[in-house]
Amino acid sequence: MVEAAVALIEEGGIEAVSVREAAKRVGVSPGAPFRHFESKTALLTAVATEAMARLTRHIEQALADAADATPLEQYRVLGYAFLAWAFGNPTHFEVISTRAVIDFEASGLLAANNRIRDRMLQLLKEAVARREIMSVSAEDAMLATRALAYGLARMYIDGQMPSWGIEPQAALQTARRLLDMQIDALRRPRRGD
Amino acid sequence: MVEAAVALIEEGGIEAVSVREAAKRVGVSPGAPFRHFESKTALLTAVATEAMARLTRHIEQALADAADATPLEQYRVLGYAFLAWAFGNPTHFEVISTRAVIDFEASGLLAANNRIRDRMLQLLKEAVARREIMSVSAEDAMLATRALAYGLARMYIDGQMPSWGIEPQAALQTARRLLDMQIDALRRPRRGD
DNA sequence: ACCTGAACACCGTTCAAGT
DNA sequence: ACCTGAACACCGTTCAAGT
Repeated sequence: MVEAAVALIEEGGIEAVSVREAAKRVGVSPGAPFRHFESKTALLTAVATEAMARLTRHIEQALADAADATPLEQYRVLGYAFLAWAFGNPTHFEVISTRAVIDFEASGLLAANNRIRDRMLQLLKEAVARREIMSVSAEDAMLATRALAYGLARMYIDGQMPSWGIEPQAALQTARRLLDMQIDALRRPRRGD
Repeated sequence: MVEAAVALIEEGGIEAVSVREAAKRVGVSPGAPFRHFESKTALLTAVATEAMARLTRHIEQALADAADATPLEQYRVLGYAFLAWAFGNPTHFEVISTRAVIDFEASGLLAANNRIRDRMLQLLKEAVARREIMSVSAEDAMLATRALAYGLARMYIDGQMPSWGIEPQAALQTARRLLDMQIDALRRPRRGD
């Protein structure tokens, strides 16, 4: 059922998912899925949980590969990993980020989100402690990075890049460059310093 | 019909809109709206066109009030105006930004979007010419601002702020602060300069 | 324990027929 | 010119009945 749902999203976006159609593809009657998923929302939440697990694994793998790098470089790696995963898996990213159709509080989605968030904060605090970056509010810097990366990823999956002058095939590269600009700015003295 | 659609979105988000329910509220039969709107998408596109007109007016008013400010300050004003409008009119913002349910290429939506984009580019180029900011790619700076502001606005309307540690009532203030950080970074020397 | 298949209350959309 | 109201092909969800 989860696979069938993913296939339907791939074909026509998230609102093209119908429990009935997914059931038909699995070869089962319209009512059968409701023995396994309480509702359509629960089905999409299961898809989201799977997607979030993949995103988390992708990020953790990238961080493990960069274990020797400085905190700020690891922060950058985390951002890159997020962007690469979102741009490379638009279907799964769409489900995670469209909270109107899933139950984000449930199924460890919030917990996984918080783990990423804590990791970002921790890396930023280490970077400050090592004087790798200027003394900034780690919360603000993290939120700025998250908002930038999330904004870019959503613009990409919503097909907004062209109307802002970016060819889709150049989008990931551009996104990385903008993230770099933001992260590099953390290292430069602020007005008045 | 447009008003009824807005009311339905206000009550239950964009996917709670049904042409039949809107027709019922207007006191008309289920098929009647289809004489005036080709499809549900066309109806929501009409809502989006109205919303985009309001956003454009809001931004142009803010810029007119700041006509004496420097280009960079006007750029900031434009960003503030976008954030204030998006946070203050979540229903209308949702329609503009959910491109899966509207026809963005039609009805001047793209044109209005391009006008805002051109205005941002122009202000940035003036700011560079006046040496108000470092010499950067105006395209990159614009896209970074757009992605940050859009990301923040979507996080807000999707209810994601709490899971990133921001109380909703502090969200606009935080968003403005992060936009300030980004814009101020344009004034500081880059690595290697 | 799991599925079927009918049923209910909804959809978007079309279209003859009415005024 | 505009609306009605029935119709069609869909939905999500429930539930008795079957295996």
